[in-house]
Amino acid sequence: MDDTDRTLVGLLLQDATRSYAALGDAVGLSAGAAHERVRKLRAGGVIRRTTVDVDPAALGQGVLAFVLVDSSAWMGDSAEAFAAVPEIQEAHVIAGSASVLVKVRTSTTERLQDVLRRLYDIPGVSGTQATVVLETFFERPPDPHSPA
Amino acid sequence: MDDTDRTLVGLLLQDATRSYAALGDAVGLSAGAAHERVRKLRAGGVIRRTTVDVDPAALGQGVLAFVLVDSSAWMGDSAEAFAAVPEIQEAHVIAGSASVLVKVRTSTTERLQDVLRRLYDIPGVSGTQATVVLETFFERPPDPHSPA
DNA sequence: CTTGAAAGTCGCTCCGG
DNA sequence: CCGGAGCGACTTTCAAG
Repeated sequence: MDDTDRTLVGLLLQDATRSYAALGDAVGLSAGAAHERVRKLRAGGVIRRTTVDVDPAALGQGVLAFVLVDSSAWMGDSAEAFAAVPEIQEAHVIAGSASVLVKVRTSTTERLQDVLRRLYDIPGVSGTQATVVLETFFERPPDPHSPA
Repeated sequence: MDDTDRTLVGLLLQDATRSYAALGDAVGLSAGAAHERVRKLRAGGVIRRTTVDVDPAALGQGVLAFVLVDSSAWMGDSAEAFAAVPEIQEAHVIAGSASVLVKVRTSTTERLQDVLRRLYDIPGVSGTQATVVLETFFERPPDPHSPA
């Protein structure tokens, strides 16, 4: 994982339809060498898959909310229970007063309420605290060049 | 946007390298018809771009945190200020006691602390409250078939 | 919407250096 | 790592039903 690899990842994040010839040009390598590097990035799990960036609003999911889930029991094995709710896009176990933080997308706030209700069906869930997003400034992929 | 379109989007979310012939087979259409539908989904902004799914940990960004940002002023025009911090992956204006919620990825908690310090450099920011993620259950794209 | 065909591009793999 | 050569597959567009 040198800086050339990071640049390749950055280019693919912007547009994964680039040809290997174009990738090579951008980093000063031949198409074959660029191809080999990308192949290794995929094999090594850095690049998981080629996918598509979808506008949630265009799919009718214009409401975004983050929900803090309180629990009265250990939630470390509840991943599938959260995954079973299709409106939940992310679920994280967190440090702090709450136990789990989930990111939810729905069409309306009524639907959001419905998701909250379903959260209570998950064993151990004792409470929820929803925060509705008014405006999303941006959502972007990780920066491969981030100093971090 | 009928159900066939949603299925096409779902297939492309899983693997955007699928050929139009394979897409057509999956939904019972010819390759040409599938191609035309996907073209329209792109033109209509439903599909924004073809990209790549990257493992943040493989990029050295193993620490994930959500930060509630309190403010003493209107933050509606501060999108660029947040975007200028590369470790910030998402920034949302929220309803509730805090003003902005940001999602941050760094290599270490020390780096996270550094990001928090930079947040205070943004005009209007009066406080932060960071929640560190202990384990991510899952992160996935929106479900195009979600009843929403 | 279908089938079929054409032309161009690219993926992918091989080689020799 | 480079350059080039080669084959197969895919994209993209078109016509005609």
